[in-house]
Amino acid sequence: MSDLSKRRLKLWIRLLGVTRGAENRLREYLRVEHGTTLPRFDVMAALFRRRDGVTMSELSRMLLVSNGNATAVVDRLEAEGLVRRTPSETDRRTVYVALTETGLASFETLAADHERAVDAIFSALSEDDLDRLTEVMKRMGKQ
Amino acid sequence: MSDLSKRRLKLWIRLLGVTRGAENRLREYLRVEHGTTLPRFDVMAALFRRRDGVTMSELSRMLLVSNGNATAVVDRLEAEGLVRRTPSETDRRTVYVALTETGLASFETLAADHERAVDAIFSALSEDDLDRLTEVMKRMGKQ
DNA sequence: GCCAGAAATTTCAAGCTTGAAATTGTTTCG
DNA sequence: CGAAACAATTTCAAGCTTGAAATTTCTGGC
Repeated sequence: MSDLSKRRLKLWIRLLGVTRGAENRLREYLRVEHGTTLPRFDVMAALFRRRDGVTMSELSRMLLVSNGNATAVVDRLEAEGLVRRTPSETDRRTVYVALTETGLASFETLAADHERAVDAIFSALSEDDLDRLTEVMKRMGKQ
Repeated sequence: MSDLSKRRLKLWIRLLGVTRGAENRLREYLRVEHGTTLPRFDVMAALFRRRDGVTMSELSRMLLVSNGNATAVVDRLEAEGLVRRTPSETDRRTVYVALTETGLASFETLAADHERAVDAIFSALSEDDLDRLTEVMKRMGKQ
């Protein structure tokens, strides 16, 4: 095994550690302060970015999760009245999902606090770090 | 919200995307080529690094998962004969977990292939990228 | 118009994960 | 010593997640 490949492996392990650590802190934060979970937050965030609604397939592609997973989380959010399903007029296979008014209001509170929590978790990162990391992450994403 | 905090948030979202993408590719790889899963692999990797065995608590701390989770995955690996539990002689609350001979052999094959897969996923990262990222990740880890 | 294939979603079983409670064992200190 | 605090692990219910199969609908070529 090449030295480069060993270094890539080591970086991956570190990356996973940092990501899990951050996820754990955010999960704790959402649970204690807002009585909600990370997957629910992620779905709501995606629907907030696409205010007009997205199909179930788009949603699972945006979040990089399986279709079945998206269905399950949306089911729960729908039962709580935070999200609404609307059948497409033109294609009867398709369903659009969007935040309800309640869901939107609820997310807006959540989002502001979430941003603060993320800011605290990544407070060690300077502008320069952000420049460099963003460039690398963009490069990684384009595969 | 400050501009810096918005940039940190954006980076976090990108980081999460890259990590999930890599996890999905690794999961697929382990499933198709080796009929196993990421959580099982993670546990075996931790036990490989600490060949003499670790306690359940150490294990869950290493992997950043809950105690209950570690118990569940170790239960399944134990049922498959890949891992062994040994009660501590000195403290009857404590249990040591270690790879069996079968588990060790099985992990060695897995690990080599896993390293190749990680190398392929992160092939876009040069030595310089690794230097910079590693430095930042170390800094992030120390919180 | 029909039909084979593709597409969107849901359903389902199995496994993963958490957080809290329960169990068992150790330590501390009055 | 004995009780209370603390520690290690497991158990449990609920939620999350996957991948495959089932269902329904659409589309393109005959």
